[in-house]
Order: sequence, then structure tokens, then C-alpha cells
Amino acid sequence: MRQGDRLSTTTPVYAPAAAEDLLLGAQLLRRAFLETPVLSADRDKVVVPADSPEPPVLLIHRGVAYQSTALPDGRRTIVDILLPGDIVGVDHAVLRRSHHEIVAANTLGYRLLPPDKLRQLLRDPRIALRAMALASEVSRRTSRHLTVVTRFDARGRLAAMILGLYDRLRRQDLISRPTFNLPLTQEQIADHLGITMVHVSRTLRRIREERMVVIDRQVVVILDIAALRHAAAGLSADEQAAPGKAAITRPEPLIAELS
Amino acid sequence: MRQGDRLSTTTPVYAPAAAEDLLLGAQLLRRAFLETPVLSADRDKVVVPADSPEPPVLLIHRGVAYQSTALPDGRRTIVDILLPGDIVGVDHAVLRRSHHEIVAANTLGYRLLPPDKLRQLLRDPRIALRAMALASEVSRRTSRHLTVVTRFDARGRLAAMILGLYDRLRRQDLISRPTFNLPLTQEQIADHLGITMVHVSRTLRRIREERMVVIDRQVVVILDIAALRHAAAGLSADEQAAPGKAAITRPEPLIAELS
DNA sequence: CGGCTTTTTGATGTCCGTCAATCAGTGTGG
DNA sequence: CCACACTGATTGACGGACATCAAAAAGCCG
Repeated sequence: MRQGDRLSTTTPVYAPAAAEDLLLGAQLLRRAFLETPVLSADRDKVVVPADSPEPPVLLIHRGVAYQSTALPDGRRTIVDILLPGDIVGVDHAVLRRSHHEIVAANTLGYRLLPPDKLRQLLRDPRIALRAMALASEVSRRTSRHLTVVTRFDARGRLAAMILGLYDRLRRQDLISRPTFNLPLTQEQIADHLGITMVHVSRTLRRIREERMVVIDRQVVVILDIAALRHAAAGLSADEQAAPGKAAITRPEPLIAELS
Repeated sequence: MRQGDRLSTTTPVYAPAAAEDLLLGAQLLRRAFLETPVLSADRDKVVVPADSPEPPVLLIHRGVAYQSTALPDGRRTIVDILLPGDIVGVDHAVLRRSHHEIVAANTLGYRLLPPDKLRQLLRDPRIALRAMALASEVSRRTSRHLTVVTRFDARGRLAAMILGLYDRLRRQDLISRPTFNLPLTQEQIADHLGITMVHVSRTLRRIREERMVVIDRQVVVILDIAALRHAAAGLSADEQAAPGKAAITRPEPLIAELS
């Protein structure tokens, strides 16, 4: 199963009539990225500042980043978490300024495409379709997160977050077992879920005691994925990514590198 | 000031290099819509069901609609509120199924564009750019709303909602004074802001007593817009839409029809 | 070993949810 | 024209989930 299959069969969310073009568009866009060098950023480094003019599009190659917006009172919201393979900011093709800042959560490898280059690529309708699909995916993720944050308590939010990350990592073939690396501090998790750091800590303890998930030192181990899905119940369960109940053996995590 | 100017001067959010194409794309897309008949839906009518296959794109012509997702336990989240002039669902060009359902909040006039027709239009790079811009605008609104909902208390959320609607209506030239029609029940407002109906009622009373905003029977009258902006402080204040302090004279509201 | 960040835990308060009853407005039909 | 039903809004009492404040413990690194 290579890149192509993934798009058309494993995630059948796209219109059949557009599938072929989308596939080609994805390849073309990827090719354009591959002509750019892999850049690197350390933890907490701001890769794309907020309000930066002519913001680039980026492809996460390795590591984790997040998009955030700051409020004048010093608080912030982490709007989205970015994983290897994610393409962020396709809308930068049309925007004068970026809305969010993009920050490396750990050591990050990424590629940049300047916006005029992207605009040029978008002249190809297949790439344009692909860009729409990428934008749509982000938008779907955001609105899902919105639902989580408005309707779930801290436990449900945590469950939904972990499950969401797990499913995304699975879909990208970056992990095969229910355990992975999550390079976020509890404060960052708090800023993502709209609760306080203190409450994140307490809630983590709770779900650990429930033998649902163990999160220790940025390593996530899902113990009972059924319970996890139950706790995050009601979310469009995508497609059930894992067929059977996950019985973990040894925690041997870490997010793999993107090909 | 007609349609064109608005895009380039009144809302200078788009990249200069793309401005001209965006403008043309907007015109072309609009033209395509204008070839379709104006349909009509009554209050509470589901215009686009959730999960509907081959979902169309729509242009709101008159009235207000909202996008929502239901949870299995019967609760729902109203993700976005749609006003006259809004184009919703450009990502339906690539999706096999719609994510949200779209419901008329009051008597609604709208136009539909089937997805294959949109795909065909997207072959024109200018329209593709315009579609990206539309998607970007929705995404910006959603993430702003996410920030509001995660960081503000009920009073702040209400303030942000009212202010957001006010600014959008102003920008579309649908109102000129700080008063407008909001055809949502308190329960719908609650589902949008992630609080309960009961608490919406209490909070409305509170901001009324503070002489900030009066909302009675679906008519919103902003009494002190400075206080409102202060209560919703910290949001990217767009451009300050109203230059001076709004001193209302007579409440004479109602959302105008789109040309 | 300091000095730093990150996590943990306790005590206390509050915003908001839940439950429940009442009220106002609108429409319906006898 | 007045019951009647129905939806939407209002208000009170009470409890709980989460925030805040504060301090200490645990990692981490030079």
C-alpha cells in the first residue's frame, strides 16, 4: 500500500468523480515539495510567525508542530496539531497574512513552498482540487475539535484528542501499535483542549487509574481502546481504524519519519 | 462601492499578487450561481442533510441558516452561522459526503450549485483561487470561534458572537446601524456557544442590565459597542468596522436582501 | 549540585449545568 | 372569543466540574 492507494481506498471520503484528479494532484504537489530542502527547527521555535506577510505552505517531514493564536492577555489557543505528512497553510496561497503561528513542538523537519510558487501550481486544476481537499480536511478536523471542546468534559476531550492522534498516525502508517510519542507539555495540551494545566494533570491521573490510557513523559500508551472510543463517543468515528481490540505488548513508540 | 471594491479595498486580507484573479474568480463564480433559480426553505427545514452524497454548494440569498452536527446523545453543535452572501460548502467539490447539515433558521432564499458543476468551474484557476479564499474565510471563522469557545466565559462568548455577526453584516452592507435581526432561538444560540439554554437566558439578562446589548424577540440592539468589543477583547478585531462610537437612534433592524 | 521547567497535589471558590416550575407568546379549533 | 396546546423564555435552588491560588515534588541540564 503506497501513497496512492491510501487516498482512494483507505480513506474513501472524496467524491469518486474527483478521485483520479485528486490523486494526480497529490503527486504533483508532493513532487513540488520534494524539490525543496528539508529545513529543521528546534523545540518551541516559531516556524511561521503570526501575521507574517506572504506566509509559505509547509509539509511536515518529521516531528510535531502546532498552530496557535495568542490572546492579548497572554493566553493562547492551540488550534491544531500537525503530524508528519500534514500539509499546512494551503490557504496561504490567497492570504496576505497568516492567521496563526506555527510552532515546532519538538525537533522538526519540514519543507517550505513559497506562496507564489503555490499559486503557480494551483493553475493546474488537479493541484487545485488537491488543495481544496487539504483545506477541507483541516476544516473538518477543526470543526470536529470544536464539537469536542464545546460538548465534552475534560475526560472526553482528552480521549478525543488521543484517539484523533492515534487514528491519524495509523492512517499515515506511522505507527502500528496503540502507543506513540506525543511531544506536548501538559500546558500545551491544556491550551489545545481549553482547560487548565492543573486540570490536565488531574484528568490524566484519572484515565490512568481507569486503565484507559497512560501518558507519561510524552509517551502515550493506549490500554483500552474500546473504552477510549466510548469516552469520545459521538464523534464521526471516521472509519474504525483498528479492527480488533488493541492488546499491547511492549511500549515501543516513537513517531516514524516520513518517507 | 460595488462587489469588486469590497474584495480588494475594504477587506485587504488577500495577497496582492492574487487579488486580481480572485476578483475575477468571484465574479465568475457568482455568475454561475446567478444562472440557478432561487430556492426557498422554511424555518427548521434541512436544506442539506448530514452525510448526503454529492452535496451541493450553496449561496445564501436571503435569510439565515446554520451548519450543525448532531451527537448520538441528541445534543448538537452549531458550527457556523450563515448570512446572506455567504457561499457554503466549496469543499463539497471534493467530498463524497457532507460533514454537517445545513438548516434554515428562518425563511431562507438560496441558490444551489451541484458539485460536478463546481468541479468543472474549478478548472478555471481564478475560480479555484476564489474557492480557496472562501474556504479560508470559513476556516478562519471557525478557528476564531474555537478560540472564543475555549477561552471565554458565557458573557464573552455572547459578546463575540454578536460582534462577529455585526461586523459581517456591516461588511456586506446589509445593515448600517448597530441593530439587526437574529432569527435564532436561545436554544440554538446555546448550541452555538457551547452552553445551555438556561444560561443563555441568564447571560442575556445580564448584558441587558449592563446596558451593553439588548436582545429581545430575535432583535439585537447594540447599545454600547465599545463595551462589546471590550468584552470580546483579544479577538483579531478584523478591521474596526465602525469608526465612531455607535449611538443608536431608533431600532429599525432587519437583515436586508442580497442584490 | 543549583537552576530551570514541568508535573503533581491540596484547599477553596465560582461559573455553569441540571432539575423543575412558571410565564409569555403564538396558533388552533370548538 | 375563549380554552387549549405548544414552543420558547424566565427564574430559583442546588450540585458539580473546573479554575485559581499556592506549594512542593520531580525531571532535566549545564
